[in-house]
Amino acid sequence: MDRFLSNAINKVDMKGRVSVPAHFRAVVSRRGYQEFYALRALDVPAMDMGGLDLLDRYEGRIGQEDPFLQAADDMSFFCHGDGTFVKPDAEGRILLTDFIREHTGIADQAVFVGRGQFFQLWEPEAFAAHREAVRKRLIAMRAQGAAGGVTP
Amino acid sequence: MDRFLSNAINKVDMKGRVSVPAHFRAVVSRRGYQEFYALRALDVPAMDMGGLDLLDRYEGRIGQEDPFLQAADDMSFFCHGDGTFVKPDAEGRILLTDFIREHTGIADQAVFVGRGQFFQLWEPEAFAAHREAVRKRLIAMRAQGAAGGVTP
DNA sequence: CTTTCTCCCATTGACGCCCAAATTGTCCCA
DNA sequence: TGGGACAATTTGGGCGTCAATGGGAGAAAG
Repeated sequence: MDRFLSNAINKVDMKGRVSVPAHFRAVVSRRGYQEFYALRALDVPAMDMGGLDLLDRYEGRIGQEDPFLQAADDMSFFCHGDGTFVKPDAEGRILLTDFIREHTGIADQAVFVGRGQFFQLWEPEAFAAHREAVRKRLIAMRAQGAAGGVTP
Repeated sequence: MDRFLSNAINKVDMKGRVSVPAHFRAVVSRRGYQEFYALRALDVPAMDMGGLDLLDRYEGRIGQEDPFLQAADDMSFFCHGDGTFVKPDAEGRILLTDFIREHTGIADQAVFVGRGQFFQLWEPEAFAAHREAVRKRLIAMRAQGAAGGVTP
């Protein structure tokens, strides 16, 4: 399949490496990339990760903005300044740098969360908390009948 | 028949596998899919399972939202992060991963419940309890004459 | 010269794939 | 209507392959 789906928790070894789930690697390589682009998510302690096409999409979006406005400048500062390339080793592991650890709080376990067009990297407890918060919001949304809710 | 109907209880073997009822498999393969999309149901301890069209419906729904708002993010987090692909083996069995067991509480028996466009996977006792709860609600609803009840 | 990073190999356990037994269901014929 | 044979389905288990993980040595950086 061609999208990032499901979540998996992997161990961080003594050298600070963690395996990217084989399924996720397959998606990226199927798109023709051998390395990842990682971005500090805007309002949650997670990294948004994907192939270089993810960066392409951000840049395309910035290109649509008026370069004289602050929005374009902010967006560029965000996706370039708070982003980084991550190259996995031969076994498909990535190195969790301080850049990643500081934002996510990851210590010895990391959760990979599929998001369709990209995936996220979370610290397990932060992930669990966020998941519950999301469920609460969606249940509330459904109770209101907002736009038919999310049930098909 | 082209929809998921009735329910069946099957055993989970020592390797954690369970047979998908042949009738359900036929529906999915008739739609041209070889694997299932499974999602942790929002407010009940069950997995919603169906073909890839189930995921397509969710993604279509997300596409209607403004991608910069929280609602779209929540929906994606839910249906991508709490969903997974499940590929049955040659005998039509699926592997019950921890991802599925944690949410459903399934141990050594699993109930498959047809839901028309999709089906659900339940732990037997949770299923029985939920069935009674649903019946009570429907009876109460009919007693009130709300929407004419469920009798055609 | 020390430290960090990359590349490489080894181990372990999980998963996919295959074949076989047992159980259930169906159809036919007496 | 009651077997009984046959077919389909469910269930059990063996085995090879691949992914996750651990650790070491050499190369590059400070």
